[in-house]
Amino acid sequence: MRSGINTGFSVLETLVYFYERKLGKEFRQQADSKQKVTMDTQFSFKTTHYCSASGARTGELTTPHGIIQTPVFMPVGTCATVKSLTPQDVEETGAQILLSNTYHLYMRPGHEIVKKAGGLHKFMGWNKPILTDSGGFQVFSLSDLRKITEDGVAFSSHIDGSKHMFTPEYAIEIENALGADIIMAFDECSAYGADHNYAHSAMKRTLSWLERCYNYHKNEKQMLFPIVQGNVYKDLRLYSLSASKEFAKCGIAVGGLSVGEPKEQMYEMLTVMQPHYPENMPRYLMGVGSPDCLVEGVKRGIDMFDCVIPTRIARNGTAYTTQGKVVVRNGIYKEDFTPLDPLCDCYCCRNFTKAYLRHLINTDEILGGRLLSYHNIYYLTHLMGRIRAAINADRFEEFYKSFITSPEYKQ
RNA sequence: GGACGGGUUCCCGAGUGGCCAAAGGGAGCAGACUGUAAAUCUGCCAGCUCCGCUUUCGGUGGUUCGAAUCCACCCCCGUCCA
Repeated sequence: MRSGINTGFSVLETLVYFYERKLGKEFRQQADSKQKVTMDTQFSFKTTHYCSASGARTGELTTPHGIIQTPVFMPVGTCATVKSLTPQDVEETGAQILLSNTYHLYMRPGHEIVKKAGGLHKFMGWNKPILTDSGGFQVFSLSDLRKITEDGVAFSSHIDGSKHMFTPEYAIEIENALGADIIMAFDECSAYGADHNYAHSAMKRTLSWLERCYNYHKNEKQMLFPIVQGNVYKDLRLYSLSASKEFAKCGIAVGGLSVGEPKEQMYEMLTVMQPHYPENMPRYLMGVGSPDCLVEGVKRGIDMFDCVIPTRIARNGTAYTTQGKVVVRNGIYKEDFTPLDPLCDCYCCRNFTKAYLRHLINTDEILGGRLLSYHNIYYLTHLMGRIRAAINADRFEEFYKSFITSPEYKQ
């Protein structure tokens, strides 16, 4: 089924070599000449099991705030909170690590305040690992409010319109102040639809910013992940990956996907990159979190995912379940006194009915979005648990085949 | 009993001769949401044989080429006065 793509590999690999020699060389040389950040003993990654038939694998990522079993799904707490949930709730759902955001916390309350509070973990009362995004995604999502230059990005605050300059150095400074276990390099996430020419320049800019992030980052208690860009162009992806690897000491991320392109195109990019990731570190696919994409990502060698989707669709009245998507807002659940998901044993499913959840959502009661958020995160973290179990038991291929034909896949 | 004010499509509420199947809310029904400017946004919301037609603006009758809008009577509702 992937024969077309596989046939293309040799051609693409040729392209990679070409790029590495003609274009990527400078990055490799620069990287090699820098003093390598020694990975603190608090960090390590080891793969525990490989699927023999695909890229799927399980592993353990050790951080200063605990060990993470991979593949892992990370709930998003942009403003130092997973919207509507307490850290205790989030922990109960099985989440092992949270994502938070540099741009938002810089804007409010300000990274200095978080630093004074003793760092993000203390500030928000979450003792497990945290990853901060760099603000690179806001280059994409707030595209009407920013201006990109080679030096960095000038944002007009989405809150009050005030001007703020984000350079790679400043992004790292903020991330250092926040103190997450994993920090992301400042990148430019180019929009789906960008032409090859623009995608190429955005990708090159991201690499140049990566080097600046790498050089500026001095805190050995935080892992810096480079972000591979290149939009939906195979040659750019391979070039970006190849060049980014040189700066990847603890992990590497794939960004700029799931930004509007067809899923097949995203899968194609992942398939193309799959043979070229560093083996000894986690690969993080940014912004991906629908059940189908998680499974497809794991199959293509991804170890970490994050996404706002479980919490956002929850607040908008939708749940992921083992039976498929349930839009509890819909009228058919008016008198449905059964749980959201009969196979789920989360607090929400053990105690409440669809009719009640529908009532909460339809009356705009905050508990509705809260219970659905709790359930959706629980569902995804447990989906990852099922995936890990399947890999460890050498059953991932069977799991995959069964999953893609189940109602869970397309929801 | 008298004086005003009012009865509009599920609800509230605009509309005071043609541009009105009738603004705008709400409710209802559905869809979207992937490193969160999102408890947000979008669509539908009289009926049909749906580029057109039919039935709607308390009721009945009338004026007019044409009425939710004007007139007459009637029925309700509100406020105030007796």
